[in-house]
Amino acid sequence: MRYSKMLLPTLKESPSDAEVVSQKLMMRAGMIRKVAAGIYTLLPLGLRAVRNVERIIREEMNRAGAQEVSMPVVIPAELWQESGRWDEYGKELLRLRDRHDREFCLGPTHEEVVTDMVRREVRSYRELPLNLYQIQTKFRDEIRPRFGLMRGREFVMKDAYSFHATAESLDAEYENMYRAYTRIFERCGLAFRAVEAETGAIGGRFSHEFMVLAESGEDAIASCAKCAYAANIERAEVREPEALKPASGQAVERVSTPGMKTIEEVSAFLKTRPELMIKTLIYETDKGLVAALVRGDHQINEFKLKKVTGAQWVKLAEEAQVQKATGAPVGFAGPVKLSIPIYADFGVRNISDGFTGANELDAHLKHVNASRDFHAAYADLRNAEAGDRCPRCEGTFEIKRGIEVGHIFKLGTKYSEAMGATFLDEEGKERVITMGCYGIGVGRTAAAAIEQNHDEAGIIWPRPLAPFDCMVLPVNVKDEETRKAAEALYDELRSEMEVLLDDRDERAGVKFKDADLIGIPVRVTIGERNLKQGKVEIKERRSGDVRLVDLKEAAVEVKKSLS
RNA sequence: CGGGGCGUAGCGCAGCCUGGUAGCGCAUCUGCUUUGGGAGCAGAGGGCCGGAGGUUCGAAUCCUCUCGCCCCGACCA
Repeated sequence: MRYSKMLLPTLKESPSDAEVVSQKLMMRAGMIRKVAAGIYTLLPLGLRAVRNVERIIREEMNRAGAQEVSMPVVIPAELWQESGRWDEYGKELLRLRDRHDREFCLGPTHEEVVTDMVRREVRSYRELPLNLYQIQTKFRDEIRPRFGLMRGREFVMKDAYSFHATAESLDAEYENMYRAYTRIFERCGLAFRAVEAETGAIGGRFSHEFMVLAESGEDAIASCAKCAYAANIERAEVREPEALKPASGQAVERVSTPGMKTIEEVSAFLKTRPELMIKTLIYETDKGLVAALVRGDHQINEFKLKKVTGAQWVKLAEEAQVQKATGAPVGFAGPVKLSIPIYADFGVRNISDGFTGANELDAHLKHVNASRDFHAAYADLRNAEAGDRCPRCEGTFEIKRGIEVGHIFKLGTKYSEAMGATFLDEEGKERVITMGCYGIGVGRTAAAAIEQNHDEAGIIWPRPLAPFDCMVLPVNVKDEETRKAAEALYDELRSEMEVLLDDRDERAGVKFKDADLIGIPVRVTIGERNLKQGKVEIKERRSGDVRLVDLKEAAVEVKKSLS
């Protein structure tokens, strides 16, 4: 490709609304342009990178035995009504009507469509297992789209759905997909971890998220420094702490704490530490109000709370309900003499001579001991933190941030049952198909690659994703010798790789800056001075290494740099 | 959905408080000079100041409504 013919509008400054590096660099490198909130156009350079991600995904999915299909973006409401999600999914589902006033939605995911197809076409266990995937545009009307391609409303996703006669078959396919995903992200040149994740209401023993490690990641993951255990912080198991420390035996005492509501205020006022405070949160659930206790320096985890209480949903109680349950305004709740069910994190059991709210305005209690002064059901209720002990070994947790680029999980029979997707087994008995589903955010993967591979000057593409493998940069196209050498090298390389020839009549500095910005792995610079010696310069974007080689050897040297 | 902020040339911004008919840098176009890390000089083009309504002799500027965008939170699994 000739730079002079390419729509590649680079920017010196990043747009003011760009927040994360990948978004800034994709804008500046002329890869994407925003059309509306969370909706982008991919320009030629951006599309090339995204196509590379897609190519790798296709190759590995096909290799893993999956078959590509293409399902519609516009989906009739009936299918979603059948699965029950038309009412459940909420406002993220963009709904629309056609000219006959029939209802449709833009597909945010395709379980319904694929299940509908399979129930029509698959009759026998002989046709199973089956894994169907597509790479296609999805729409989710996110409340707050941000970070460019990382969290758009319209985005390209690879979604795969597998269908099985037995749970064992699903397990095998899950493993198969796990390996395929590992290969995909390895080939993309990404540093990632597969972590255990929440499955939500969907079931299955566990699911795995594939996280690209990056500061800007929206998810926090806890990983063991010693063993392979890694989990989304929402799910990471926190071990029950060791033996209790002996209590002083002093009786509970009421202390006045006028206007002190937060852990920070109270602990400062009472000259103690947050670790010695029992944070008491009142939650409203479908089973009534409950109290949840965690140590003052810990964070409650609502997923864990939900699981422990067996509730369908939990949410922090309103002011009035707190007043009703505790007899005090928010900020003075405590477990002592509380009449609603109490769930406490293991860490609370460890507190002796602790501090907590007195269920009375402007008052707290001290010398509180869990075992003596109140009764609670103990469980793992908090978010994991750095330094927590690993549940699997003697190591401790590190907390890292990650970008979720892939997610695999076992669906079970949620959709097949609701929609009547069945097959006949060996005995001619009708049974419900068991399903798995496997997603990859395509644009997000490209963005994540930039988050992980850039420097001050711009993008540093991992070679497999690079829009071009090599860039040929004649310093001065008006110089006949330079131009001829560049054209010749361009033609030679072009038969073997994707080459960008910067044939623009621009100053050298401009061309160098653009080259660094768009981050092509190898750059061949052809200038008059070196050319007189029969030499050209090869620069590797990642290492910055520069070497002079014979013009005749240039093509070979480029390939050497790329290998 | 709650709170905050911003819409002025392709991009980044000033002007608004204190009304007088729009400006800076970058980009674009022309010419000359320059040519290995975002050149210099000279000249040029480009804006219904997000939209509608109001106040006023006069509105980018003040008021009301509206649309869009951004940030924080809640939401989402």
